Amino acid sequence: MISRTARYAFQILGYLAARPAQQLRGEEIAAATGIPANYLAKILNQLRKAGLVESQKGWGGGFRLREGAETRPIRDVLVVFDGLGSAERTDCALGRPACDAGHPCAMHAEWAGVRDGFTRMITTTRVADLAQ
Amino acid sequence: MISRTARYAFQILGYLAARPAQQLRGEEIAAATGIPANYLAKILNQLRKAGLVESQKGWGGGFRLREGAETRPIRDVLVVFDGLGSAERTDCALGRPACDAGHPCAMHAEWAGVRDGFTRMITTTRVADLAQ
DNA sequence: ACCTCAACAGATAAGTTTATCCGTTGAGTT
DNA sequence: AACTCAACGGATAAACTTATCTGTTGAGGT
Repeated sequence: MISRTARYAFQILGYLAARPAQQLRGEEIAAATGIPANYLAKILNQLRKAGLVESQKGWGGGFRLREGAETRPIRDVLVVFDGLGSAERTDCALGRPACDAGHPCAMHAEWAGVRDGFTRMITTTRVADLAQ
Repeated sequence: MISRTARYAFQILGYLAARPAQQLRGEEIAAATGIPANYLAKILNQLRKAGLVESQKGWGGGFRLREGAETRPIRDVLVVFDGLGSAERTDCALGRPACDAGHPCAMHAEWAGVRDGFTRMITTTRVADLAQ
């Protein structure tokens, strides 16, 4: 539902959101969050390419939240790491290819409810909310 | 949330539940469900060890639902394939180790709601309900 | 007894996710 | 210009999930 990588990304963004307009080194974020430093570097790179984070190289460099990123729903983050299908869930809990309102599986309604709650969660929660 | 293997198991049990007191060959179930035959054999073996299915070898052999298995909640199936943690979810959506009512993360309440809906689904749905 | 059938069991492989390693680039300092 | 710092990028590895392959066991038919 939420990959470990995506959860890392949430934590990282939360750490940045809590320290706006500061240049934070990857090493520092790794130490603070407990995320493996080298892996965290990859994640931050993807966040940069996705336009959520800005970076600066060299002495005094580091990462910071990009302007306007605080208001982005965390759904945008999930899409980056877990793909579109993870955010726009329409799958069947049994894995049946054709499961819809017309031919529902045993869990169709309840599963749809669970998914809706999830969708609501990731669309209403914004990056700024992750600040700890 | 639900591994592919567990979904396979749901489908298999549904197929068996729809044909009670019949001896069904693995090959037949695989053909009907589209699940890879050799992988399906493994799954059925685990279901047997978990006491959900009975089997018979040789000519005329096959699988059938075990007595009383129809009333088992599908939570029991999920535990077999995805582990206890998958059924008794208490994890944090952000992956933070200490996230509780006292120190909730941004999504704590909503995520708890999603999890509760899921728990409810897998405890109220029984194997018999999977029959297609 | 012998043969066939289908479940059983272990080993191996493919694919995906997570994590590590190492050299390069570019920015700032001295 | 030389040096250091930290982000960048590609390659590699470890771990887990999913899938395949091969031979064995046991039950029934001939």
